[in-house]
Amino acid sequence: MARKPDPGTRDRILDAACRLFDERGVRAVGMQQIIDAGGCGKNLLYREFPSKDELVVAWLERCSQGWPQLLEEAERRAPGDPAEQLATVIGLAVEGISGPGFRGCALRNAHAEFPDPEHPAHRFVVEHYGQRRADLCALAERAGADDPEALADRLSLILDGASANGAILGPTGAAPTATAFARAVIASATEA
Amino acid sequence: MARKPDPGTRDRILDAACRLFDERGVRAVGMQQIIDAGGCGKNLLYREFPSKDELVVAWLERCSQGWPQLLEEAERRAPGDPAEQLATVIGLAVEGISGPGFRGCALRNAHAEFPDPEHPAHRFVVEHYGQRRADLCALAERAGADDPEALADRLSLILDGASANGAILGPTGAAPTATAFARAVIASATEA
DNA sequence: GTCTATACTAGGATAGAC
DNA sequence: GTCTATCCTAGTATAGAC
Repeated sequence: MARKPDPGTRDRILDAACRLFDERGVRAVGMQQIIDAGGCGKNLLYREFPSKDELVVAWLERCSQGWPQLLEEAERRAPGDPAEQLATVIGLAVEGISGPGFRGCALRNAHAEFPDPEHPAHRFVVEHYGQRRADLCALAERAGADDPEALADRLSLILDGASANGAILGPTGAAPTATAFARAVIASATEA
Repeated sequence: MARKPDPGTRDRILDAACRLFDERGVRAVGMQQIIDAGGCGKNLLYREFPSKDELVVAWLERCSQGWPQLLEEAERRAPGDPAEQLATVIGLAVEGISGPGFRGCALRNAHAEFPDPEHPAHRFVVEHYGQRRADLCALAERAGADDPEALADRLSLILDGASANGAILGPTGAAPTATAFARAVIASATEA
């Protein structure tokens, strides 16, 4: 009797790929390594992801989901308080940075690995950062900021700075100070 | 008659390598491409740089010289005014970001490409960022900041944030706002 | 039918020999 | 500057287990 196709195959492959891409970077990981780590055959991998580029984009899509999840968690922790939500978003993001093996924002890293603006991975990252900016802007506006775009930009700088600095200098660098910094900036931008 | 060894050989090779590494990233560039671009033979390249890793570190060393040059230029523009020097450093750095082909801090990009903490390129980047922090700290102290380390950390976040955000979103992102942001932070941290 | 495993192509990598 | 050795890459095709 014919076996049914395993619906979890795609996720299982993606799990293995994500872990390797996160740890070592994209170019340093070969398809064979993903096969070895994921416990699936080459045939199956190429059925689910016809090319490495598509696998990379699927990985980035998964990474990018952390951002809306962050927004939701902030909403849950400070319902009806957009200013506090902004501070919570930064705080939660900084928490994720404190780990010893933190390598920086995976999307930013992928962007660095694929400089070609036409590359699907590159385009995906640009689009995600544009979306993130719009989200911060909307939240800043609801928080009653005088200049929502200006506040969103400043928080973007803090966020991206914490990610980059934390990747290199770790918890002993500037990253842990980002939360208090963001709070001060938010307070200053939303005071009557 | 034997030709004299060209003393500019090393620089010429390094010029070609730097341009390629800057444009495409390290892993995307092969030694043969550097040979083709630099107009030198393979044996000459490997005489000057016995391995690709050493060539990469030489590239990073050259990149890292931009930082002390920035400090010197700021000193030249605002002699005897450390607070203004801090602002100038950020301003000059942001200027370099505004170009359309900006790919982000080369050191940060290299750090992302070589996650292994033992890799010479990785170690070099960590050391450079540590040095940068110390420099900012010293300047913040001379500027009379209440908490020089805190100011240095905040400026580090703005600097790294501008670099990362500018690489992805370019001049239409948050990077151009970094200079005014830094000025506000410096003013707030150094007022009597 | 579904999957793993292997062989294979065509090319590019670092590095070294000459 | 050329030529070679060794290895790894993405991707395709095939063989065979269940």
